[in-house]
Amino acid sequence: MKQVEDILKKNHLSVTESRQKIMQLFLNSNGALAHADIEKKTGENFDRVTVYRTLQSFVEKGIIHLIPTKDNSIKYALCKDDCEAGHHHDNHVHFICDECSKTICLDDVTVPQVKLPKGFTPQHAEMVVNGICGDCK
Amino acid sequence: MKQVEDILKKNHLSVTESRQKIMQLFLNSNGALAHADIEKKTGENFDRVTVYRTLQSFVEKGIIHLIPTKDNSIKYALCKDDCEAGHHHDNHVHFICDECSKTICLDDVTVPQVKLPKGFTPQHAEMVVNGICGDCK
DNA sequence: GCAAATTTGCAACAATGATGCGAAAATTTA
DNA sequence: TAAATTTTCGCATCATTGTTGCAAATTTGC
Repeated sequence: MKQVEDILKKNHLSVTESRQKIMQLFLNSNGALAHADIEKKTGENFDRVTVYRTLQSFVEKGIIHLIPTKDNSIKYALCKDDCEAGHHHDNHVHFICDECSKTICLDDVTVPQVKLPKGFTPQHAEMVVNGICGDCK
Repeated sequence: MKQVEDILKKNHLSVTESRQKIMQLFLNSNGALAHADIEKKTGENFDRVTVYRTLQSFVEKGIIHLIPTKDNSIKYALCKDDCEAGHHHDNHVHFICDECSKTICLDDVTVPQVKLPKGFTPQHAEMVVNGICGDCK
């Protein structure tokens, strides 16, 4: 796969086996991944610490972004637009299915602006919608 | 304080010292509390496990609610409306200050509806806004 | 292909959260 | 209000999650 290598190089990351494998996982999955998912899917290939550090560096480079959830489980997602354009604009809504608990980036749905009370200056807004996804209905 | 006892009784919880102290903490604080905050503020009074279980039972009874954050830190907040009405409607926006990192319930700002792509059925929406709060400006 | 820089894996550690169980406290009953 | 019953607490223990330091291995630039 040349695509994976290109993404890493474009982001000034050295091309290593773990980074390639993990990046490929993101490209294959249509939803978001938690650290645990990645550990499971990479099998016994990599050390737990390596996965942590790989995800960290991906976040730093803006290749993947975090999705906040109520249940204290960090999810990471690679968004098509971000990735190809090479710059970060993850102001889209995230959807978490109550049935299959998959987390999906709704790239086309932007987070609406809200009017805040006096004194508050907004910088960034996150929105997460729960419900039933198309596959589970 | 009679208020604390009333809240507990109204929610069918036996009135114990730990629950009273922790509930009082929520009433005194204007923002949300993390588990760590509560442990700190109650000093050495209670066991760590007790704090966990107390928070759990408060969540179950719908007295407090969780706030999702990106940094994997669960925050709990007691919202005035919910509490007094006795029923749960926490569909308000949360604000996290980048300066003082306080988490505040904007009870008067409701989460706006968004149009989702075909196939998605929304059930519940969460919105968290980051920025600078009034105190830090 | 080799030296320099980066990354990996291991060990160790810290923080967070869960569970079982006897002791203690709160609620119910009489 | 005192005894019986139910609930909760605290302790010990364990599992999971995430971090850091450092030597060995890998990747990169030349």
